[in-house]
Amino acid sequence: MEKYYPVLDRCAMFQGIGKESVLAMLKCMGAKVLSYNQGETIFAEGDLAEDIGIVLSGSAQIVKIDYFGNRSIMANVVEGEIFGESFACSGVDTLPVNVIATKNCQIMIINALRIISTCSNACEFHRQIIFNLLKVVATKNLVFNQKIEVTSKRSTREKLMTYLLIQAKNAGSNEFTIPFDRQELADYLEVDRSGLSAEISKLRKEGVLECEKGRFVLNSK
Amino acid sequence: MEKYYPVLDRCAMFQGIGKESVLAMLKCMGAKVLSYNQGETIFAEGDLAEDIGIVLSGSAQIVKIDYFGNRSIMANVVEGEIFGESFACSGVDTLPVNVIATKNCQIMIINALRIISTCSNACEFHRQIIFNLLKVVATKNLVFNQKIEVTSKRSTREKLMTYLLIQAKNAGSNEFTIPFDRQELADYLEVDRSGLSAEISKLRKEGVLECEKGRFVLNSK
DNA sequence: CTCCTTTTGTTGAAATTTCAACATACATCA
DNA sequence: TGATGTATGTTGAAATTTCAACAAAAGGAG
Repeated sequence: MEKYYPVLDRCAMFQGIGKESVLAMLKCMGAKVLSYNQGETIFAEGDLAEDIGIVLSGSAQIVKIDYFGNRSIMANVVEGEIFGESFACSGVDTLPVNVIATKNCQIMIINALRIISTCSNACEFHRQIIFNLLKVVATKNLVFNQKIEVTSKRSTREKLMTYLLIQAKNAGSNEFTIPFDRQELADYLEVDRSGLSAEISKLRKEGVLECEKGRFVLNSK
Repeated sequence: MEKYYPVLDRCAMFQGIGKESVLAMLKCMGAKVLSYNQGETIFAEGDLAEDIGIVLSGSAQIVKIDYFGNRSIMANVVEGEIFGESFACSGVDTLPVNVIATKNCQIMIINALRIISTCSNACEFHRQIIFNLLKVVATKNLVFNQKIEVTSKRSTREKLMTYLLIQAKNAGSNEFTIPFDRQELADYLEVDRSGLSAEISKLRKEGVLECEKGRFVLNSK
């Protein structure tokens, strides 16, 4: 497990805990590491919501597919980030979403009960982990809040601009890269892909932005 | 504080803690109770995100108002439910939303730090409270997930039906009451009010549902 | 009961989105 | 390099939503 530590060190769940303790706790919690190829399903809707996942490398998306096959992308998770924790901690029995690898990736899987219940070995940092977990879950809430802020806008143009402005703010620059291709961006914004492409073209002609693939530049005008 | 205990006893944050302990902890955490009239702002966007609120009576809505004044209703909270906890626990400094009283209400306000940090009095149930808080925050996540599921639908009709089906499921009956008037329902579904009214009329004529004010009946057909 | 205000329903026009279909660019692999 | 498949951009038509304006119904205050 030691080779994964550099990532775990940046993971919100292990903040404030030293290397030795983290490694000891992983053992204590029965953490395991699995590999997935791009496109593979890591967690499927309907699976028991008992595990949390930590992205050690690669990336994944939290995706909901409705009755008619329409895809809605809830969030994107990258190296060092966690998924599944909200479902596991809420006490719901099965997952209402899918988690799909968007690149080849390594995922650390930990049973949530092993985190939540104090282990008999009385790991001294157990308390810290739970605090961290609370913060992680609360922060995930903000991510959803932000998605709702974006998708609550009524037009494709407004949704797109709201999303891009948030990305620029996060990047601290008006030049940034998004983790989505056009279809994925459309599925995150909950709009039609062709309409989105058309809107991007229009904004480009108006000089509001420049882009190629996932790289965007917002012109302050 | 004792008179509020019947509500607190049903509040997710105090599960598994006895009456005496709850009352002791309230004191320990410096809980206070404030009253608000319908329409008053309980928390405003931009306020420091340091308090959590518990609805003792009445109800409130978590609301986001955008730059153009468009209202988006994030959630409705009723007696025994908690709000503000996600923001306080995530470490964000200011609130990105407003909380507005939708009925005259009494709200218990507790500083989140007093919950999160172990008190010097070493309340024995402090640990339990933090677990409960984790579950509350995780559950709030599900609420947002559900809102996204509803609003990700592309048509007013689908949004409405998705919402109503969830309500029916929650109520365990195809007859139920929703906490929104038409304008509020539109602001929750993120659609135009008049379009929503029109859609409801249509569904009524088609025999899919019956309703008067907030009371709906879904006909299974 | 009447007046006044708020909520809900209705409607048609304008704006927007979705949908389908296709063109083009890009990438991969043999 | 050519061939194939995927991603992106473009377009026009159909469907839907928003918007504005008004009518009808419901609720409250005096």
